[in-house]
Amino acid sequence: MKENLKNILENMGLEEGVIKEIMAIGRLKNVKEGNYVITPDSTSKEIPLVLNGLLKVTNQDDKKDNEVFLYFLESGEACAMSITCCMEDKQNVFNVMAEEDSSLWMIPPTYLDSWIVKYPSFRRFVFQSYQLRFDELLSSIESIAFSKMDQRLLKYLLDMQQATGSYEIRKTHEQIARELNTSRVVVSRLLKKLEEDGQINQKRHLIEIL
DNA sequence: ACATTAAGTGATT
DNA sequence: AATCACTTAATGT
Repeated sequence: MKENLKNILENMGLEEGVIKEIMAIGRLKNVKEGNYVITPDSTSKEIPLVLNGLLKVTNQDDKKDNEVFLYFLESGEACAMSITCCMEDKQNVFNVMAEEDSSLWMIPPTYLDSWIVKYPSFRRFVFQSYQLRFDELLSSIESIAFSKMDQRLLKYLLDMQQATGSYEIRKTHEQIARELNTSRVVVSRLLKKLEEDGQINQKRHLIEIL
């Protein structure tokens, strides 16, 4: 376990000193698929760093009946939003939910400021995180604003494939429809088309990308 | 065997 | 692309 964590921190390009500090101060947290790590309006006192699994970051409307997918957090990535929230002691804005069973390293923000000053590698990591999230946000906005449903669905499937590393997506049409803010009927129809075009295979609860 | 949930489809807006 | 109304298929009890 400790070795796994150390490997991940090293692969993130962090230097020895900050790796030791992060390992010493953090704690392990396991989350089951479907459970929330962060909900909006809460103030989190720890920053989640993904060790294994996959987290999904979304934005909900006030009534909570609609949500917009923003981006995934994969192994070796930390939640950029909660970094700012923790440092400024602000409330969270986004939802973060476990898309798969995941293990996280929860880091208290106590020494965040000093790490940024002391360790160039850590500073770089933080800025790179922001850059990455920014790009992904842009890509999501583009898709929502300019793409038709069929394109959005295709992007959704490919994003899923990329994030999970699996060509099999275990979701119902209903779930996908909610993530794309459309109706199940539309998703069913479009998936049917993709199936006829030989781009996917479908079984109940399962979509296979070819 | 029956009930429930997921997925497919035509027609309408 | 959304909604309705209905059918068919797959699954749980």
